[in-house]
Amino acid sequence: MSLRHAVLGLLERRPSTGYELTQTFDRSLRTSWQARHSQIYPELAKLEAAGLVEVVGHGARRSKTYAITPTGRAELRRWLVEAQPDRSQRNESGLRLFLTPLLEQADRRATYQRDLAHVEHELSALKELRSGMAPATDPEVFAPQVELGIRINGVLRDWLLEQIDRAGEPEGSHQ
Amino acid sequence: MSLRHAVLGLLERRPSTGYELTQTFDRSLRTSWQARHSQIYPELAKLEAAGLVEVVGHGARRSKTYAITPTGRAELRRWLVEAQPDRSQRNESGLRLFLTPLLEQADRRATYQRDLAHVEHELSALKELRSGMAPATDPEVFAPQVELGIRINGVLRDWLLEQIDRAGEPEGSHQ
DNA sequence: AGTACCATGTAAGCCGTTACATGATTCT
DNA sequence: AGAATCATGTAACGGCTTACATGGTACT
Repeated sequence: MSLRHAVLGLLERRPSTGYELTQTFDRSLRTSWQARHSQIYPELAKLEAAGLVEVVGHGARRSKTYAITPTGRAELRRWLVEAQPDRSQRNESGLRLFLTPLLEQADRRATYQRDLAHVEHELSALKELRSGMAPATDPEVFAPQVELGIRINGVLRDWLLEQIDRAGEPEGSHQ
Repeated sequence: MSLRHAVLGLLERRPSTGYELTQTFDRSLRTSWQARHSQIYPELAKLEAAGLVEVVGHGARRSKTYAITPTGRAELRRWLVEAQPDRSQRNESGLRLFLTPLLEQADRRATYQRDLAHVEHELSALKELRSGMAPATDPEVFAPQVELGIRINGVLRDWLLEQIDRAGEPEGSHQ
């Protein structure tokens, strides 16, 4: 049940409305955790009922601003520091990479090429982000996280280039 | 709906029983896609009804061996080559990493240390796997995949070491 | 005979996505 | 006045996990 803690974490950074949280999920958490507004609003209601967050203001258009409570802060800390992390993940890209060797040479190459194009795109977007970041930066984005993204995508790019290279050899020639 | 294609992919490698597939998911697909037997058996039944797999043998203990059909093979290829990949992923570790900067120094350090221990563990397991791999290896494991895992975990290790180093500085000193 | 493991299935409940629905504010 | 965007909610459906349930085979 990570959604709850993702919301608590974002509210620990700053009080927000459900609408703002929805945007933050999409902007900053896209790569590790997603949530639509249809999930966020009910979760905020549950968190409020449990006393982990509270409404601290009403704005235009019936908007409600939520803030984390001391209880919520304690629960967030407990989850981050004491709870057994769930290391499992679910990503279709990893599955595809695992199955791609089953394809015949031409398809395999094409598939790797497509993945490479995507990785290059991610990479340039992240580098763009890094270069445009003020010294004391947009609190939305943490510099080390961006750096990690760049490095992982770099490794992926190199690996894909090697696979494409190998797929250029005659079928079965890689002993 | 990747479960279906994961099963097709594993059956493309070799005909298997549901029980064997369950084990393969746990051994080889653990890092990108998981599935329990309670999901696999019904999925095999659906795939058979759709003509994408077929029962090719009955073994001991009422076990059924499934194989992929030509239709199933075509569908697998279509998914791998033509379908729009779903790049989204869901991993709690990424979320934790994103929220860890919110913790106070001591907790932050401890959390990174715990992650580092886990990464080191993964890394040595993968290196073990690599060194124990025959030249024409266990078809269960593909060498390039192992190599990719090693590289990604290497990047993670270095990054964590840097974060731990930074968390050693007095609070707030990293401009 | 008892234990461990092989092997397959079903049911309840939670989580997440897509779609439906409504109202408020701003801009042109 | 109409369109776009802000803002919040609910409902239906499907996927996945946990738990329940059963029987077969091998080993000691």
